[in-house]
Amino acid sequence: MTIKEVCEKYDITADTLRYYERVGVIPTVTRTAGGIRDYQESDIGWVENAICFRDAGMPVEMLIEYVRLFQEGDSTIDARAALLKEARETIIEAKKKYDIALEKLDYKIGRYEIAQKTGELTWD
Amino acid sequence: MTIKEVCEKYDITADTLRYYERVGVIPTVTRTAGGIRDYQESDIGWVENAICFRDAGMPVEMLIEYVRLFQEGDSTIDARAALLKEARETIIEAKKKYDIALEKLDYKIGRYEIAQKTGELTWD
DNA sequence: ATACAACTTGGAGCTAACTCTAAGTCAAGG
DNA sequence: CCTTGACTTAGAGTTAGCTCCAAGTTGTAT
Repeated sequence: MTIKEVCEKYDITADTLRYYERVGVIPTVTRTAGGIRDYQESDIGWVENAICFRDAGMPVEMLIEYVRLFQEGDSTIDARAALLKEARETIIEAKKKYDIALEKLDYKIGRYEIAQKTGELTWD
Repeated sequence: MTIKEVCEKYDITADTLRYYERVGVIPTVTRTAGGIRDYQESDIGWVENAICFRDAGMPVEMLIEYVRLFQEGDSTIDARAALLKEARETIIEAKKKYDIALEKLDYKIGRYEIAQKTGELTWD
């Protein structure tokens, strides 16, 4: 799979894909004889995970650390498991904050809907 | 309430509070005769909302726009309601991404726990 | 064989959101 | 009154995460 196809599949720019590889968010991608990226299933898997975790707000630095540990081999299994658990806690905390904001928003939106119906605004 | 007290209450730096005010994330804060910030209930309310929505990933630019509309008066009620609804959608979408990442994490963590028990690693 | 688009690398540039610095002002304790 | 520490502003600097650019290479279609 070419870089272009991966871009289109995941709606991400080629620059970002190359950046992820360069800094180590994903391991080095397979190349053709000519040196052109030719994404294999496993490369795609890393890309998918990277995008998924970045979308959940995980810092690039954490993904780099995970890849680094992964490449170090089986001796880092505990460290990787710990990293993943930490990431889970972070995401759960972030989600709580999103829920609080949603509550606040729903309350405000409700107030605005009353204001729009009555033409009166009596707060905030 | 002094800037220091607000910092401590919300675990945020004074620099950030001043920055929020400067760029318009919150309206201008009440001052003492000497020109020192003296946060009133309403100022605190704005601070609380700003922190809450920033924590939910809303861009500073959007908060500035809301404050701008608010200060323009009742003629902007529809625009403000629309802004809040857009924010709600954005947050709901973001939360979905967080859930997908959580699922992936839980799956991976499960696999690591098996690996840690058996001492074997057969994937990834 | 020759265009010509799409790829490559290394490195510079950009944006959002702070964060820090300098030079000065205010206010509480002695 | 004087010191000392927290406050003020304007503006410069920093960090994360891309995003763009230049100069050169590869691969496909005539």
